[in-house]
Amino acid sequence: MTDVAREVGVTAKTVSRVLNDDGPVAAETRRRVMEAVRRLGYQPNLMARNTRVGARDAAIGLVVPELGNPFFGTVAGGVEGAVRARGLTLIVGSSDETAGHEQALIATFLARRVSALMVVPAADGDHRHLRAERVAGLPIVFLDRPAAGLTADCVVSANREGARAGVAHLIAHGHRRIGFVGDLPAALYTRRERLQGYRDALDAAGLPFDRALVETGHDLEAAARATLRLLALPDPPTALFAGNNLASMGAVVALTRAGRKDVALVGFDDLPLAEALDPPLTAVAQDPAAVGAAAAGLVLARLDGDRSRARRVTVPTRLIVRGSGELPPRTI
Amino acid sequence: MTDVAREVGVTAKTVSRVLNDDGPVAAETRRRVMEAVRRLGYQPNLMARNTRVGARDAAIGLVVPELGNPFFGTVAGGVEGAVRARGLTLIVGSSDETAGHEQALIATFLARRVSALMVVPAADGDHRHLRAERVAGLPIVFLDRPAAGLTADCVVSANREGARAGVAHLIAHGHRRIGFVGDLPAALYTRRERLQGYRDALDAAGLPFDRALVETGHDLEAAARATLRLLALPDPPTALFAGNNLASMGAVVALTRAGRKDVALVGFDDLPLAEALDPPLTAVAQDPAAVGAAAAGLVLARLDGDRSRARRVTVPTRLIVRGSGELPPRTI
DNA sequence: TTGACATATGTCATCGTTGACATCGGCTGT
DNA sequence: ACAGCCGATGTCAACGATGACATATGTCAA
Repeated sequence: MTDVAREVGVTAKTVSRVLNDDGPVAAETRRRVMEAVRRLGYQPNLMARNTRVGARDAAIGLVVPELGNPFFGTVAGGVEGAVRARGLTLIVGSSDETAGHEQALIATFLARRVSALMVVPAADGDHRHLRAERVAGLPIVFLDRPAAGLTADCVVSANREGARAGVAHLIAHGHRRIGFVGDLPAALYTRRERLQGYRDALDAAGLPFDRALVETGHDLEAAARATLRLLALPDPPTALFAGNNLASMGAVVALTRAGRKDVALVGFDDLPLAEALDPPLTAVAQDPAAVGAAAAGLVLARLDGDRSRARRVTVPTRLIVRGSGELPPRTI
Repeated sequence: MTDVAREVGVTAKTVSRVLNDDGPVAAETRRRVMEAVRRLGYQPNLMARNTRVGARDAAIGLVVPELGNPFFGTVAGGVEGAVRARGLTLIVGSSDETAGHEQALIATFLARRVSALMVVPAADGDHRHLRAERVAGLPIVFLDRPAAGLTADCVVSANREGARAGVAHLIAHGHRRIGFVGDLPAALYTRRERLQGYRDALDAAGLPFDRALVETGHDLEAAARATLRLLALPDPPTALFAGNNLASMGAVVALTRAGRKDVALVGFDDLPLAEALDPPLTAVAQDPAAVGAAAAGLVLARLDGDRSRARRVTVPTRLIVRGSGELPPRTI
């Protein structure tokens, strides 16, 4: 910046004024500064700008469990769009679903003095350590899953209600033994909520809850094995409810491998190829981009000075009926 | 930091020494400093650290076209793993496949003084403006697609060879009219390479190249429409080659909707549900995580002082035979 | 005993940028 | 014609951290 100033014959302060549209600058000076900036290829140093007291970086930190999972990718995309419109930069990091990595990422984001923090908490995360930051006024919003040990803004899908609707759909088609293929770990918020929705639907229909019908797998192959275990039970389910996108894919793959096109299936989370499957997959569709956008909206409101108390936003889900959920129960 | 120092009764410099393991510090002082750090919840300000001349931020900037596309998500995951092991932070931004957004992102990364830049270039990007940075020694690596107008490190998949193998597979099963469903825009590097591989295979078999058999769509639905256009030709193809993951999904969806299980299909890029489709999808599998990891490896080598000239790394692809590519040609 | 050296800590300046305040002409209104 | 003001620019300090160099205390060999 000093170089640019020297080139034009003014002080760094004047250059700063030009670049920030701050204070009066003669049109001619402005022109010459701009020209020198271009000629020298000068780029302001954002790091230095932010050393001044209390200054915050024009970046927002987002922590997701896995970058490779399209669900979180789409969430991040939703956040990015909303945030970019405000001239803020989104910094994304992946916690690998590990509390340790999550804390490390949050620490580097804080050290960078991001102006807000958005977190999809790892299953075993703990966010009490963020209380001080929250009190200090840093906007913190949790996505997809609420914070552990901290009252904070939060945007989640209608997990319980969505799962209830999906399972009720199976019950309405005559099923009485319905398997649940869920996420690992069992303590994961989304899994607990969806399992609760599953139980709600059973209760409403007067059906018993059978712990043996709940199986678990944390990736596609594990979910496929979980599905096969359910099918191998002495009194197997005639329908399955899959608790997330990987579980859905695992269940589809397992049913295909086992040649069991007669088992009804409803998945939580829609899949791009849902309609191309045989039978086409009935799904409880989430709207991950909307979750991201809603969270970004909350953050921006907080940045604009909204000091109201922590809010929880629930993004609705939608049951998409395609065929796999309407198969009649068939005893083997 | 001054607060911590005052608390312990030393200078900021001593605290700095403790935190950076730099220079000799008495064990007792170190202990008291650490304790004060913990008690006050002090966190070093990374921004300030980087104001000193030539200092670089311990972050690497990664630009991808779309966060929501699982291909790029997986690439980013591969990068992140390799980079984290070195204590570097990965900053990801999405260019929305737009040259303007891409430039803006790169500019903010540079302003943040990232220690390296990794870019999946937007289709219409231009990277001449990065020449100065490259000369100045900033490691810059391009992923999935090479830079435009700049000689730089680059990691790509074996697009041409992979496509050739996929199309040759269809030819080996008797197909003579093979449609190509590709990406938009036509200028996109990966599309050009894969189309070239398609032509290579035709040439090798002495088959003519028919421009009418090349169709295009930039998302799943557009690819589905492109597929239907091919099937509606007067002399339609008996097999299809899809040029990327979205095109594959679009083709699968279109064939399903049209009830055309007799059309052979090979997709570039494997899909998680490939084996659950009917017929199961034969695919040329890329290894996106390996692309990311290889690029990260290049960056780390450059950071370690490797000044050799720009390298191009090609990550091999693998043909996975499952059924859809082995259907015999059937005239309608 | 002394000087050479190591250890432990402090002092000062600096990075690039921007707030707070100062300066210096010229213009306006009376 | 002069006070008062505004526009244009400059001066200075400060942000938080760390390199370069200085100082103070202790240790040991000659």
